[in-house]
Amino acid sequence: MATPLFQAPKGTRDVLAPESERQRALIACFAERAIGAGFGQVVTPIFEELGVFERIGEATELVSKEMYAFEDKDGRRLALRPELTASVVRAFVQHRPPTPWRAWYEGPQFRYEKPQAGRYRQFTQVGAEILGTDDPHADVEIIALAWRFYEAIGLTRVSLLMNSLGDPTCRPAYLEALSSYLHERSADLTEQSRATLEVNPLRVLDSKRPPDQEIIDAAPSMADHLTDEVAAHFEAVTQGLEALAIPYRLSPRLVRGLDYYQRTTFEFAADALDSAQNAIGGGGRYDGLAEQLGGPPTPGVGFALGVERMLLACDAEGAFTAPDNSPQVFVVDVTGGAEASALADQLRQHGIRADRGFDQRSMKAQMKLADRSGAAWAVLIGDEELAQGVVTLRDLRGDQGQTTIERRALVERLLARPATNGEP
RNA sequence: GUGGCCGUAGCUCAGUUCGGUAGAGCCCCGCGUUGUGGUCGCGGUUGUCGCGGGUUCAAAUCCCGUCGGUCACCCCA
Repeated sequence: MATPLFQAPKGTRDVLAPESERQRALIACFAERAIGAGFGQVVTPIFEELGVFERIGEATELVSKEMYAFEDKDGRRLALRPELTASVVRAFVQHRPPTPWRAWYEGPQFRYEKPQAGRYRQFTQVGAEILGTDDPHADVEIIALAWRFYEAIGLTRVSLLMNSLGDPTCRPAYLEALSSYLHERSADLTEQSRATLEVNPLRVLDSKRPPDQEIIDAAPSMADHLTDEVAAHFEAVTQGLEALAIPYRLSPRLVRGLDYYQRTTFEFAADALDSAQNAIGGGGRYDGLAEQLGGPPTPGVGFALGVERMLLACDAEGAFTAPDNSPQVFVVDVTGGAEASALADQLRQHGIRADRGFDQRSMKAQMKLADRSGAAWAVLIGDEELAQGVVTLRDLRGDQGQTTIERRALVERLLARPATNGEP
């Protein structure tokens, strides 16, 4: 294919119907469930002051290397949001809604990454956050909302991985133990892991490079270093999941890339995707974030789910197909086109999805369009019908053939006989 | 960011090994019925062979660069 003059920038893509309808339906399904669980939508700007994201961790790659940062004409330092939790917490700090505050969101995010299947520079997430409580039941509610959503869209091959990362009272000691252990074995680590070790020892546990595995397997575990309080919290969360019969796997090496996470962290892996991009969602507790963004100390927990990746997983499982938005009626007008305008408008005003042909094409050509549109009915109008004030109503999918009816009875007739799109 | 693979009509792809100047199926358009789709038959349109440069009498085919996609690492949704 010859390269067009312009194309969507690298790592971005156009989504056309029906896939776009499918994406919209997925988000609508999430919205319905979030609202049903007491969450209200929060809509934040697509760009923020750069500092909002810098606070989420200099050691975080998405902050240090992947941000679309820029200056506006007044020299303000801004960035396209690389994730949404920081924006939501910033909004919380700015507006101080009563707690516990439950918010859900959806929208695009931007990271300057090397694109791959399921990895885009602009991608869409849906998510939810609860701020103002560190009750383990909040963690459970958050996880359950995500889990039940996967169920609702028909994804069955999803694994929930759980871990606790400790908190500021116990993590430093663990980090020290881990760091000294890794330093002892650093000669056997890959070069990349040695570099990571200096920036964030925790992240070394994430390495998938084979030479590192043996060392990582024998590394000290966070689970053994949790304070009683943090361990009890985690225990309460897992018990809560069990009470709801939500299956999970403990994953002591689950680290996650955002530095603000502490205590509960979790990730959802789509087992139907065999690529490395199988994480279709993740989240955790970020009790220190509100304070870092200049607000009062406020615990928080939330998750974000990748819309594009969920849809890839749905493809792999044959789940959540695009909704059928075909017109119910296609108007075929061989008198010039004005009657099609009038009839389609009338049908649409009554909530009937209607399409029509253009360019005064032959009846044969318009019938072909009618068929391809997926419409259940064709409404035909020619010179004879026009003269007599009638239309011909033709059943395109069933065996009702065609009849001539009074033009003024058309709407009533169609409303009385719902379309049977796609049905034989 | 590092490394591998791929890039031919709107779509899926053949042709690239051993250079000779572009093909199939689908889609689309028309006709078979000057008022009727889906099946069938007949006919037809469509390509700077991703882009740029080089080698050659000659390049889709070989070489270099570049852009885009993809896979692994990385990162993560």
